[in-house]
Amino acid sequence: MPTPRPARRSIAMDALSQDTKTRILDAAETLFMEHGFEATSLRQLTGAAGVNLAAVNYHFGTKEELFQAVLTRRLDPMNQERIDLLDRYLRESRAKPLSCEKILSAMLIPALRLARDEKRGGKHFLRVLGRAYADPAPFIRHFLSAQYAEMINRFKDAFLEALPHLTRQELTWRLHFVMGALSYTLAGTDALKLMAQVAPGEKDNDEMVLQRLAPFLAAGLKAPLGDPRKLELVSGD
Amino acid sequence: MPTPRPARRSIAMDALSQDTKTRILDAAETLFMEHGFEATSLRQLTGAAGVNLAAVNYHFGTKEELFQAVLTRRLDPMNQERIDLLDRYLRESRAKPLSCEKILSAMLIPALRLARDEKRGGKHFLRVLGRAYADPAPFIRHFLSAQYAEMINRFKDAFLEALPHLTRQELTWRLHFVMGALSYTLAGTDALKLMAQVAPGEKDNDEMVLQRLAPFLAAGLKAPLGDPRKLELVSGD
DNA sequence: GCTCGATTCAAACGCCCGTTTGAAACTATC
DNA sequence: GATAGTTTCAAACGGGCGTTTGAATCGAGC
Repeated sequence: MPTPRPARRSIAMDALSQDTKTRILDAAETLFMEHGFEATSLRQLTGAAGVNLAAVNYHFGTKEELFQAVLTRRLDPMNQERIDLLDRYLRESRAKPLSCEKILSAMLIPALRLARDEKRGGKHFLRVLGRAYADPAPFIRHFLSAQYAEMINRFKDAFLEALPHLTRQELTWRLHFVMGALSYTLAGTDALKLMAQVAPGEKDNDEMVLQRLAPFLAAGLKAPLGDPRKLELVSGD
Repeated sequence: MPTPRPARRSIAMDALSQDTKTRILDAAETLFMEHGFEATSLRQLTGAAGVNLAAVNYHFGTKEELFQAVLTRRLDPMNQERIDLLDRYLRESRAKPLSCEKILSAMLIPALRLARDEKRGGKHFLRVLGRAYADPAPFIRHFLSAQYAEMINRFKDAFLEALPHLTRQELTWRLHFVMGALSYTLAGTDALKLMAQVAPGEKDNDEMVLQRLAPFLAAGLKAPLGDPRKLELVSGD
């Protein structure tokens, strides 16, 4: 029997159910990261969380809604943080257009903060997110596009001022590439080992990664438009 | 047909079983692309292929081995093509180091050729591949890292000559970002709609995508090393 | 002390999964 | 036409899945 909590009164039930919900969310975050959405069963999940099997359906409705709740819990604050940071930069710049690097910082810093904050799920969540990007399930795709719409549009406007040589369509593509490299990097469950071993024993790995990713992405965004003839398919031999 | 060793199976049998195997592989390629590995059932798959349910286990052993066969059928030739193309460029350059763009072409062109070749699975396969990159299942990760090891190492050597300002470790990271943007872009089942609509009615979409991706990646690879202080976490407010 | 809504729990529901089985069908060879 | 090896087939196996159910438990308010 779990210890009864005499502290709170009317909120006691709330606190208990909150506790159950939180334990489910935490276990789901970890297991979805380790095995993916489909391969994680509710029996496995509720077992790890130490709650009854039926608790997921009681508190969240379905497994899919649980997954959305896992994403929302972290994504909403992170994207709001991104928008707030961008707004602060814009206010501080006093009408002068921001540099590409500065705008990129507003995107990456909240992600990095989240990655380093173990109390908010840290890397666990970012890997779940990175995987979700590549998932073809319609409910995931619709959910993500809705979640990201506002944030992406705000950043697109800012980048358009910083990169006047790009059309809106060209920028859309490049932001797509940025999100690709970012999500793939964050998702990287051992993906690094695909090509090489990282130097062992490095502290603060995520910060190091983003410090490498940022100049790469900034240079890509600032690149001149491509010459259609640079990439020939017909191999002239 | 005078076969050297007629003690083995007949040609007619081979043709039949080859046909069944091919139909399974084709259906698997499409369904794994549409729904992912876990979410595709063998009943669905064999139904679409018009073969008996047991045929997958008879010809491939398990569902996992079928998935590896789906990947191998396209990946082996494509990676070989990449290596061959890089070798040809190296031969033609006569000891002078190749440009970054040229090396990148050797990576992208075979992928583009595959994407445009409907008879080799085209986009279907590339989306399966893009998803596989983000899959945490150990058997997929081990398989992919083995498949890619040789190709990646060959290209790393070439890039190291083209980008002398990068250490081997730094280059490893940047190639990681390159693979990320590439696989994410190729995987993109409607991922584009995450941020914006593409101009409708464009012909030869994949070629257009790679012509946009190539300059982005080349610029990223050539970028100067990042300044650790460019990305501050402590938001001085 | 009783009620009542919220939460937990064990058990079951119906369904679909990947795989196995053993017999039938087919075909080249003798 | 019997033989042997390969491939197909219908059927079933055991098990795990997400979800539902209805009773038990709990705490707060009257």
